[in-house]
Amino acid sequence: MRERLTERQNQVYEFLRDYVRRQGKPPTIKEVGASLGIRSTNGVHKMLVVLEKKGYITRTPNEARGLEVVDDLGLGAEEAPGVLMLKLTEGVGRRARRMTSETADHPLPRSRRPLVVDPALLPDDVDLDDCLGVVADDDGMNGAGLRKGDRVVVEERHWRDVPNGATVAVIFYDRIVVRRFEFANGRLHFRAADRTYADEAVRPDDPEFFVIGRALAMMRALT
Amino acid sequence: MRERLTERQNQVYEFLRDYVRRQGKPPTIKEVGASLGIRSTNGVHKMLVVLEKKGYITRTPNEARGLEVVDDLGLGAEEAPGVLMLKLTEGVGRRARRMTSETADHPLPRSRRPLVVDPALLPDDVDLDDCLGVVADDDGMNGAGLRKGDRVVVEERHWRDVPNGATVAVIFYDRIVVRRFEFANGRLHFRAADRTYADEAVRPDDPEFFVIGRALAMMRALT
DNA sequence: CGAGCGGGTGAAAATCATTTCACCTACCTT
DNA sequence: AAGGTAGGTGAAATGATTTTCACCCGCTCG
Repeated sequence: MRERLTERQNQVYEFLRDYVRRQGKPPTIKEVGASLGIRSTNGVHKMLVVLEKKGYITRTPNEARGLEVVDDLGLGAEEAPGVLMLKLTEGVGRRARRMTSETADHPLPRSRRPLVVDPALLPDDVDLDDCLGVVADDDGMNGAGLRKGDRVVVEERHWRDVPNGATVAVIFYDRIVVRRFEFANGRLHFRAADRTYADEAVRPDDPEFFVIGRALAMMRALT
Repeated sequence: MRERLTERQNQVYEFLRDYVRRQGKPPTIKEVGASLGIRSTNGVHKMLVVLEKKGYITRTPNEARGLEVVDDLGLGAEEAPGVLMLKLTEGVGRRARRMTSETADHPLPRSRRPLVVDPALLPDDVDLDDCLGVVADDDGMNGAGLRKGDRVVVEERHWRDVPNGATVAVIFYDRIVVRRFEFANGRLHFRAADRTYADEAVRPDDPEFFVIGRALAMMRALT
């Protein structure tokens, strides 16, 4: 087992991994610094030295972008650079739902079926590791061009971290739906984009509602 | 179709592709030269300029290893089992040109990147080699949950092979749009799913209309 | 033939990137 | 209180890389 990383070190590590996945090549020291708010190249440099010593990356001295993220062979998603493969969750069973609402920060049950996603569809600031795929269970966002059965890429987030006005995937009773989110007056508001669906306003602790996270992208088979 | 490469240029191109696949990052100019027996960095440099002009790579000025191979996944090349990578056509006759943006967060232009598609979204009977990606240029199918800017996977077909009632991608004058297709009375009928867009009925030989093929799937970044 | 193109050489200019040096500031711990 | 560790700042040194400049060769083609 590799030596544990500190919080900050992990931020650097995650940035590296993410950058490589997105750009297909390692970042320069300056780019790392710019992204993490480290103004001195030396600050980054020392961080990299530590990461190397702890075995998370390998470096080639005096080489531009001379670093490589060591594969963590853990959670096995086999993916080519530029391709994101997500676990796809279809529907929520009663059992699973109880689990999630009881322990709010437990991950959702994930099926084996992967969803292949183009990372270029996602914003640059999302953590690819926090993403999962779900299937919209109703037509509540018809007005926004999102229909029942559409696959939706979701970035898992606590509702507190979701900005007002964002589009979110939510567990409503026993189904996963997409809504526009707003937090006001101590309540979570979920607004549909279709008149035939009622808006909802619930207390944060309502066990029948659970915000999975931001909806980032969607895809659908036509016909 | 990209301009043809000379023998030598192709050697360079193949080296680049190979290097990226193996090393996970682009080579430096010197490395290219060393491998192909070109002693002057300038020799390589000029070669790269040509490759860029012909559309085989993209380069970022003054950046170490600042090049990206534009994969020639002819139509429908599969990068990995279960992953379909398509050429993405954005607009017709329009040339997406150099973006001046130099954000530290994402220094690379990704305009030429291919579209990654989950083949599970497509019907089983389509020939993946006939597929390509386009971007819908208007909101004519809003009523069907398909909006302007959505990426659409199209199976290339002659209109004669498209069944009535199918959803197709069509070139309308200078834009690519999606419509419902029907052939009747010697005319091609294109029906929008939005009241504000007029239906069209044209003769098969009308040069302003060209059926690309069946629209099979779509995907969209949510806000 | 002379012009243009594909491919090169070599070396010098400009950048860009990595390293190193000297110090600094919180913490935490003995 | 003293010392270590994590995480920094800034500037300067040293390489690495990309660009530009000047010029060369063989080939094809009007």
